[in-house]
Amino acid sequence: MNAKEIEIYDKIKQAIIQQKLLPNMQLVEKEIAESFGVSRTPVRNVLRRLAYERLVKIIANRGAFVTSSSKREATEVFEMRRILEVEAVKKACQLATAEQLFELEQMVEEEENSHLHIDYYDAIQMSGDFHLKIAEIAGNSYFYQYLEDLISLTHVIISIYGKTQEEKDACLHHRHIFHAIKKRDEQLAAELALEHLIDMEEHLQFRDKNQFSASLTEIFNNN
Amino acid sequence: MNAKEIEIYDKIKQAIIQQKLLPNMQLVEKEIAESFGVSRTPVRNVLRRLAYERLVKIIANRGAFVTSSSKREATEVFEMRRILEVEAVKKACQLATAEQLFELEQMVEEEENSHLHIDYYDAIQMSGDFHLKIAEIAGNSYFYQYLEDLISLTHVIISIYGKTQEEKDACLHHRHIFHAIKKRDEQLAAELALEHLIDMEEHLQFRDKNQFSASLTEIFNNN
DNA sequence: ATATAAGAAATTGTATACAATCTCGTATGC
DNA sequence: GCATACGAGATTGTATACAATTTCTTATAT
Repeated sequence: MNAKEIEIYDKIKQAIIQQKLLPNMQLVEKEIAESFGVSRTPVRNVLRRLAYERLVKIIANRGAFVTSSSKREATEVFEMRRILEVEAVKKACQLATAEQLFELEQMVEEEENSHLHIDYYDAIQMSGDFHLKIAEIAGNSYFYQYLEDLISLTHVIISIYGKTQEEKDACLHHRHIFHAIKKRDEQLAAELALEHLIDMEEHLQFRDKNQFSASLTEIFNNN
Repeated sequence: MNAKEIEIYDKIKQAIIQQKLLPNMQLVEKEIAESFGVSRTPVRNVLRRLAYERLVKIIANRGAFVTSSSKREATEVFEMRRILEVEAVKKACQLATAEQLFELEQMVEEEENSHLHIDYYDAIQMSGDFHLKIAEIAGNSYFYQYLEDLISLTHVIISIYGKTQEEKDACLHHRHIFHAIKKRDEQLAAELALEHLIDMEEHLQFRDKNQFSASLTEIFNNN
């Protein structure tokens, strides 16, 4: 992807993560193209890429739609994150340089300091960046590539199934994980990372279909 | 991707895996388009997808080239395969249905029976399919998506850095792994899968750059 | 009034023309 | 002879025109 496409890609991705583009919403090529002042060609390229990352779903001859993860898909995302992040944090314990540890600590501190006076979306962005930094330190580019996509999807999942834990708790977890990495304690770091992810997933509120149908009839019979 | 693009995708991918398209070879859009009787548009889409899977490398304004994995990249691929396949085989132990076990055993038997009287590329195809079947049984679509790409890359890596173990050995490993899955022995299956992958990697012969340079001067000064 | 069919509008899919970029050979100056 | 500059050729990148498909509206028959 060239500079132009990367800009379009970033903007759409951010809009999805920040819920400016909601799940199931159609992304019409012509509209996007006009808003960026380009032809449909680069827009189509970007949408295809986003589809490969599962942030949008392309239906042949119908168009591209913002992804709407099912409970099952959300569960798959978290399972894969647990597998990858547990291994990534272990490798990070082995490989982190002094400079990388410094940068990681800075990210935790930034998260802690900007607790209250910051936008909600900036907060989840920073939280995701912490996880990605560990993937980067782990030194295998697949950790980064895969987790970048999985973390983006996590943001969408959170937007659908309710916010996860308090920001405070997440920061605290990150702080603990950082300490474990700094101490090169693989076992502890892995356990903390795993608990952190389990905690995130447990805070989701899946409304099952029956419940949803029930509330639908409620809506129509109510007034 | 629609039917037309999938056909082009499969053909190019297979050609790379079967070394009909060699590493660093340029894939000129116009040539491919003409050979398939289509315009450059669908070809470009396919090349982009292959680039995302790292089977080809796209250089801006230069074109698409068949990937030529470095030693480092090969190491990353095998590391990620170990991580994913160990987990996948554990989940397969938990989830495999009777039908899936039957299908898996059939694949092993087919491998064993077709030992001698079969094309080399069919053999590695079958070997890859065994690994992918376990990913499928593991029931998380990311196992399949990720391993499909990693296994394709493994084929390219093997073509660059020499064949791995004897087919016989690979079949035997697969047979043992199948037995462990059938017995629902997660620990054993995981160990066998790990050993199998380590064995594959150890059979690669990395020629380091110095050695390569040396042989270059050798070539030019030899006769 | 409802169901069905036809057609108009909107959207995606494909081919093609043109623009931008890179490569490589050739000429020119020193 | 060597380096540099220029230009032709080849290739990718982008916009646009047209084709195919789907969706929505509207007309018509029952």
